[in-house]
Amino acid sequence: MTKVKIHSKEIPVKTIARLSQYRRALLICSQKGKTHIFSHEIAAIQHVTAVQVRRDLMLIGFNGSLKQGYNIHDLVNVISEILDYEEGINVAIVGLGNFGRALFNYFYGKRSQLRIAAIFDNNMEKIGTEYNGVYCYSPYRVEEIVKRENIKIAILTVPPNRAVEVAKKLVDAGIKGILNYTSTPINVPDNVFLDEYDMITTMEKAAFFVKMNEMK
Amino acid sequence: MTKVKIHSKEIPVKTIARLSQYRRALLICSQKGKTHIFSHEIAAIQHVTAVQVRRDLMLIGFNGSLKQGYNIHDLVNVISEILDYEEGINVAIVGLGNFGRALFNYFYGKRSQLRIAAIFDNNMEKIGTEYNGVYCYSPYRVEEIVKRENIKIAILTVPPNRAVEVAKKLVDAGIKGILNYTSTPINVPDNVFLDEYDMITTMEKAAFFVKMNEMK
DNA sequence: ACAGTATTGTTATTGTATTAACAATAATAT
DNA sequence: ATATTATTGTTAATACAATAACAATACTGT
Ligand SMILES: NC(=O)c1ccc[n+]([C@@H]2O[C@H](COP(=O)([O-])OP(=O)(O)OC[C@H]3O[C@@H](n4cnc5c(N)ncnc54)[C@H](O)[C@@H]3O)[C@@H](O)[C@H]2O)c1
Ligand SMILES: NC(=O)c1ccc[n+]([C@@H]2O[C@H](COP(=O)([O-])OP(=O)(O)OC[C@H]3O[C@@H](n4cnc5c(N)ncnc54)[C@H](O)[C@@H]3O)[C@@H](O)[C@H]2O)c1
Repeated sequence: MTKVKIHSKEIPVKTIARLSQYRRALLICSQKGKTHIFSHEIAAIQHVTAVQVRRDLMLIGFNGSLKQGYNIHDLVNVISEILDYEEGINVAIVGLGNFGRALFNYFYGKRSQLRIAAIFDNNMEKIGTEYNGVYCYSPYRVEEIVKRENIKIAILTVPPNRAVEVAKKLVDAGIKGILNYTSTPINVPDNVFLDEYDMITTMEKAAFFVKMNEMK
Repeated sequence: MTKVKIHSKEIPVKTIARLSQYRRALLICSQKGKTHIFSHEIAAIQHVTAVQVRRDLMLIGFNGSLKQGYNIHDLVNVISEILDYEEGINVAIVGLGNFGRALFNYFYGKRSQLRIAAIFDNNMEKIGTEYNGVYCYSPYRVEEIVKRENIKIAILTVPPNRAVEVAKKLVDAGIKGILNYTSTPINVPDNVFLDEYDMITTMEKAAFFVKMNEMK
C-alpha cells in the first residue's frame, strides 16, 4: 500500500507519516500558548521543507490564513480525525525484558487512544504480576487474551531466537499489526501491518556517513 | 545527501541502507552453513523484491553465478568494505536511563568496528561507575572526553527537555553523528548525521493501517 | 492610494526509486 | 541434440516524491 484515500482523495503514505510528526510539533507549540503557526515553522521543527508541509496540508484539504498561518487547534483536530482510531485501539507488549519495559514506560499513557491492554512474558516471576495496572500473561494464553481484550497491535521484544514462533502465534490469534524490535526479520500476511526497527542498522548508516564525510 | 560515490559510481543512499540489511541476512545464513544464496532468498528474509536485491548488487559491482547464486562470504566482505570504517569508530551513550541502558546492552559488542567508548549521565550515582568496562562521565566533561577518545557518534537518550541543550554540547565538542531517541526534534549542522526515531510515530502509523484495513 | 512584503495554495517540473521486461547463460531433463 | 527451467544482469518504463515556480491574497508602511 503506497497511497490511501481520505475524503475520496489519494494521499501518499509518506504524507500520513509526516502528519503524525506535524501533530507532535503542533502539540508542543500549543502547550507554549501559540494559537497559529506558519508552514516554515512546522518545517523547521520537523526537518522538512515549508513547501512540503503546505503540500501535505493541501492534500488533506486544510486551509490556513494568509497572515496568521494555520490554526493549530483546528489542524490538530483534522490530523487526529485522519490518524486516530475513534474507539481507541488495544496494544500488547510481548516480552517484558529491559527493552520491552523501557518501551512500555515510555509509551504508557502517551496516547489516549492507544491503550496497553496486556503484557505477555514467559518468565514465571512476571506472569500474574501487574505493571502500571497492566496484567502480565503467559504466552500460552495469547490467543485467548488477544481475542478477549480485542488487541490489534503487538510490540515484539522477545529474544531474537523466539521472534518467528511468537510472531506466528500472534498472527494466528488475529493480531493486525506488529512492531518488531527483535533484530530477527519476520514474515506476516499481507493484511497485517509490519514495521521492523533495529538501531544497529541506523548506527551502521551513521558510521557510513561519518566515513563518507571524512573522505571528501 | 541522496547519493554517494563507490568506485566512481553513484549509489543511492537507500541502497546503502539495504546493504546493511542484506549483510544481516547473509550472516544468519552463513551461520547455518550456507555458502551460496539466491537473490530471492535474500529478498524473502528482508522484505524486498529479488529484483531490488540484484539491482543493488549490480550497483556495487558484485556478480553472482547463474546456478549457485551469490557467494555469501565474498558478498559479506564486499559489503563490509563499503560500509565499515576500517579503524573502527567510537560511540558514546548520552543518558543512561532505562532506555539508554537497554540500547547499551543490546548494542554492546555486536559490531566489532563500532566501540562504545564512553557513557555520559548527570546522575551522581552513575558518574564514575563502569558498565561493561565503559566509564560513565559527567556531561560537563563532554568536550574533553569526546576529543580524548575520538568519539564520532552519540546515542542520545536523555530526558526530552534536555535534548536540545545536550545535542548542542555534543555538536560543539565535534560529534559527527547523532541518533536521537528523545522524542524532541533537534537541529544539527549539515555536516553532522542525524537520525531521529520515535516508536510512537511507528505506532500511530500501525494504528492508522489497522483502521484503514478494517474500513475496506 | 499604492508599492512592498510575506505568506498560502496549486500546478509544473525535475529527480529518484522501484518495477517490469527481457536477453544471456548454464544446468537439467527428455 | 534439443527443449525446459531457473537464474543473473541490465535496460527501459513506470510510479512516486520532492522541489521549484508563481499567481493570489491580505496586510503594512509610506
Ligand atoms: N531494535 C533495537 O534497536 C533493539 C534494542 C534493544 C533490544 N532489542 C531486541 O529486543 C529484544 C529484547 O531485548 P532485551 O534486552 O529486553 O532482552 P531480555 O532478555 O531482557 O528480554 C526478553 C524478555 O522476553 C521474555 N520472553 C522470552 N521468551 C518469550 C516468549 N516465548 N514469549 C514471551 N516472552 C518471552 C523473557 O522472559 C524476557 O523478559 C531482543 O530480541 C533484542 O535483540 C532490539
Ligand atoms: N524513541 C523511542 O522510541 C523512545 C523509547 C523510550 C524512551 N525514549 C526517550 O528516551 C529518553 C530516555 O528515556 P528513559 O526511559 O531512559 O528515561 P530515564 O529518565 O530513565 O533516563 C534518562 C537518563 O538521562 C540522564 N540525564 C538527565 N539529564 C542529563 C544530561 N543533561 N546529560 C546526561 N544525562 C542526563 C538521567 O540521569 C537518566 O539516567 C527520553 O527522552 C524518552 O522520551 C524514546
